[in-house]
Amino acid sequence: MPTVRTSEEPALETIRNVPPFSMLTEDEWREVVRTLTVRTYPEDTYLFFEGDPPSNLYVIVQGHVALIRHTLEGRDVVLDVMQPGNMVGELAIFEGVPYSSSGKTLDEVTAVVIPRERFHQMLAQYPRMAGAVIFDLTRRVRHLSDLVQSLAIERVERRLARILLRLARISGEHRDDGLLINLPLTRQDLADMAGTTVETAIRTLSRMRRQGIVDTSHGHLIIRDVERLVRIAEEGE
Amino acid sequence: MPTVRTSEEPALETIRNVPPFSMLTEDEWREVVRTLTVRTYPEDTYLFFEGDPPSNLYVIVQGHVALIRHTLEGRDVVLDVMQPGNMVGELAIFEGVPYSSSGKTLDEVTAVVIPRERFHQMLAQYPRMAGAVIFDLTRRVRHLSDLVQSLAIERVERRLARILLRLARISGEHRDDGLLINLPLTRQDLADMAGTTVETAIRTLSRMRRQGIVDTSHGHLIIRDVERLVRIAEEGE
DNA sequence: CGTTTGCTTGATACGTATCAAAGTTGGTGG
DNA sequence: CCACCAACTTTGATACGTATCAAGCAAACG
Repeated sequence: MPTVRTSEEPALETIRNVPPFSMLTEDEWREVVRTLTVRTYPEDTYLFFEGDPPSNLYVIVQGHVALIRHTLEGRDVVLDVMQPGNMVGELAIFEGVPYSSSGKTLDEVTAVVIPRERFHQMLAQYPRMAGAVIFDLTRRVRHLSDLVQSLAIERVERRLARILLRLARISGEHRDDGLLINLPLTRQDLADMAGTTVETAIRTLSRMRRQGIVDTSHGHLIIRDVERLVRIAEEGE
Repeated sequence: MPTVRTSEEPALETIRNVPPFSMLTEDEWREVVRTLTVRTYPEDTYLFFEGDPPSNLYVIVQGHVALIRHTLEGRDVVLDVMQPGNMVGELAIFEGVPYSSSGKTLDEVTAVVIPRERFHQMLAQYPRMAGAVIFDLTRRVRHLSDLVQSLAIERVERRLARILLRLARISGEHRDDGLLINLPLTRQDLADMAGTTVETAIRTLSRMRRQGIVDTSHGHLIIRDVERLVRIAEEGE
């Protein structure tokens, strides 16, 4: 499994205002930035695999990373989708244990790569950065709590509706004919996010297409009737 | 909804070694302890309700608290079960938003009650305490991730097996005839943890009883065949 | 151009929710 | 001490949602 592919470095200035770096003073920032590495990864690349020893923490600058659990039976579950400003790999880095999920790029991703030791140094030196870590963790707890509730009591259609709306929030682009979800997701990806099978995801999506709620032509995924989708997500239709 | 019921204070010394207080030096501890409040709550009491404005953070000293999400349709989902050493209410306290879940005592609970403002002061004054917060949050993320995976791909029997084993780990007591789960849980509680209905939870438990895996007589819940239960939890039987 | 990969639809089986009803238990007050 | 009530538990019948298995189709790719 090929993973890393470094391209030329984007201006480091772009991360100046991204947590946890935004917590630093100008002087601290100048000191820290000298040792930072920024990398760009192509779409559909694994930053790390579930079970790998903890090596780096990643701060996403651009693009999106899916956190995925794999099962012995060959099914995948998407735990979360991370976007610019989010950290990836924190758990493993903090506890010094193997990654508990894989990190897969959904599109082209630019990220600050911080080796485990280096990150611990930084935290010790600039304790204010802990706030950014806590902030990111609370976001994850909140999202996972929502997901647990959704999986526990909602049917696939409602779960899918939630997911589409969230993806639109994360990476939506307004078009004249609706809200385009700007990520190259397969039906399998959506199924893994909704905790269902490809077939069911397809059937559910097809029904939505027939009802004019979404448009799936040309490999695009466009939400045409946001209100209707919200109604399904909130009230189960 | 009645909530708080103060009883006499247990010796504050008992929390000296509980995170986040264990991060403090002896001097800091002496300073902090003067302003701490310890309370004891009876079984089946709500420390706070989902939607309440964030008032306190609780550090559990004794007993267990279930974090519960309520739905409009009247169903509950148990997100996590907290035990001594865990913090409850962190999210709301940190972000200054309403509690995103209710905290219900499962048995008699003793907890340190820290008002929101006071906790922020403490964090500012003793930044090392942030480490304990991060530690607790990572534990929650890990647990919720496990739960998401379980709900997404496993059947009720397997989920219930996991839950029983976890409850035994949290509050198990070795008996000559097995492992007693030392919590007064109703079938509904178990159903809410497994993301299923009472009836299904009962049916699944009854099957386990008939197979000699558990013993449910006298209102007790005893695991008689741990190995078998582990096999169900890990391999789906 | 054949091969792979992803998408789609259909038929069927199975797990679980739902609805209904009866049994059990613990507590309360007469 | 018994009768009653409320809350919890249990079992059964049935309906429904989703997984599974199978097969065909389209588009991308070397």
